[in-house]
Amino acid sequence: MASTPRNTTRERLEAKDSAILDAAERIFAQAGFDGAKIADIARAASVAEGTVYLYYKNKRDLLAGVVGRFWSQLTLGAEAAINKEASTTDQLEQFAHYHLQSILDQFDVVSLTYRAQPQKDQDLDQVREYVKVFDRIMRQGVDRGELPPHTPIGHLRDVFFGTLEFSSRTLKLRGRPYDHSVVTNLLSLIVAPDQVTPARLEATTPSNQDLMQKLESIQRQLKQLPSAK
Amino acid sequence: MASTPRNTTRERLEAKDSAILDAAERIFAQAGFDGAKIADIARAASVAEGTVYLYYKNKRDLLAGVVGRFWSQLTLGAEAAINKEASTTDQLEQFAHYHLQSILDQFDVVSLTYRAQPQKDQDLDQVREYVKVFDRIMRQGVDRGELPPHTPIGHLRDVFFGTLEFSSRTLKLRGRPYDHSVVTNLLSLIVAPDQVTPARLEATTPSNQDLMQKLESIQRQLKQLPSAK
DNA sequence: TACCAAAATGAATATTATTCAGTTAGAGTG
DNA sequence: CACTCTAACTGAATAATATTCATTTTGGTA
Repeated sequence: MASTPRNTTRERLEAKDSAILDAAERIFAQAGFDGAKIADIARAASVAEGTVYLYYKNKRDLLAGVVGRFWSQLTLGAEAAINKEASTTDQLEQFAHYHLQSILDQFDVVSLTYRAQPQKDQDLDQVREYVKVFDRIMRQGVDRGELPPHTPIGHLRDVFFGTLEFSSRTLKLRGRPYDHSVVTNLLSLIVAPDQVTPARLEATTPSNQDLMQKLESIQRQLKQLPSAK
Repeated sequence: MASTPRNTTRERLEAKDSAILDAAERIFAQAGFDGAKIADIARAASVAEGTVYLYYKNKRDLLAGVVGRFWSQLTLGAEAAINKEASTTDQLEQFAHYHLQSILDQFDVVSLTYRAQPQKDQDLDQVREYVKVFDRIMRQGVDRGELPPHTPIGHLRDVFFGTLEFSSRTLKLRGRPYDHSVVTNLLSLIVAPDQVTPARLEATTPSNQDLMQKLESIQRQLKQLPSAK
């Protein structure tokens, strides 16, 4: 049985694949898709140019490899960052925090994800897998009764990821670091507002202070009732 | 005074510039940035390859021209699509409707906007101009008292555009056409929910408004008590 | 009409992605 | 251990295109 040597070979190949992806990720992130030269990537990975083409059909395919690995790793990180025992609101906050932090950290790689038409349908598989993390939290929230039964998960998914991605662009554009208020604000929209830091709805609806004053006024009236035996 | 001929010349140049942008937009949208060949664009615009470079420094710059013009036109269309007399909620709905419809219609051009690092700061000027349409509606809403004074416009801006862009991607990915429920849902998050088609919050806890109404009804009953002399 | 500068041309050049004929390494076999 | 054979690798050659530039054309002006 020649399993050990065969394993070693496979491991060697996987290490080389990994080295190519590492180099490609670095160079793509730095120079963008067009600016990145296969020659540079090959040199950075310590292989010949031709070798890159043994692992990836072409430059596009190499990019897909980089992006796919990125989202896979993000999924793993997310699973680890979320406490499955916590309330839905807390899980969402953990996920939102993790997501925003990650896409700020690796902004350039994220930017490569949506470049031009994804050629193959399968190019987005890892992104789909990542998105399921959100769906799972939301479905669990509904099951537990912490979210209304008719919560439009599909719509809220676009709200969640769309908002966080645009917020990250805004922050980058202004050279600002991670800002937790983005997360707080988003959550106040997605879950019932009173489960999150109270904030923007105060001026619209009567506040608890209003209610308390009203109750105290009723209480005063009740005390004045002569017949209140 | 040689203003007429000079004008004619300028017009001729502008027409050629326009023809190049038209051709470039068509080919970029069809083939993506990498797939588009300058030779094809030149042929489609009925000019020589070299001529393209008299108008745009390079391929990137040409893309920036296409994208910039797209957003400028979108801004004009938005101004026209919004009734400035209408309520804030209605204006937001008009704008959201217009925006989603437009980015679905011209999905490929929109996709070109965010490809790789915008080289120059000024590359995003037209996008910034477009975004101001949203800011204006919101500020007006606050001034009119139709939105709470502390409305976090900056945050909601990312919610608005981020959600609509991700929704458009989702719809495209699934081959679905324009879907107004996306707009309705988004609005219910941004403005006080009861100003929009009531929907997802109904099943949750009674709002403070509900409570206040209930209390006032109790107070009225108390006043009617026979012994309430 | 003749002149000149601006505009346009497209063949030549430069830059890279991609291919492929030849080389190397290492696992299996006696 | 030597031999064989295949899979992995190499990098020079090729192909595809963006970009340049020496030359030509155009149209306004005198």
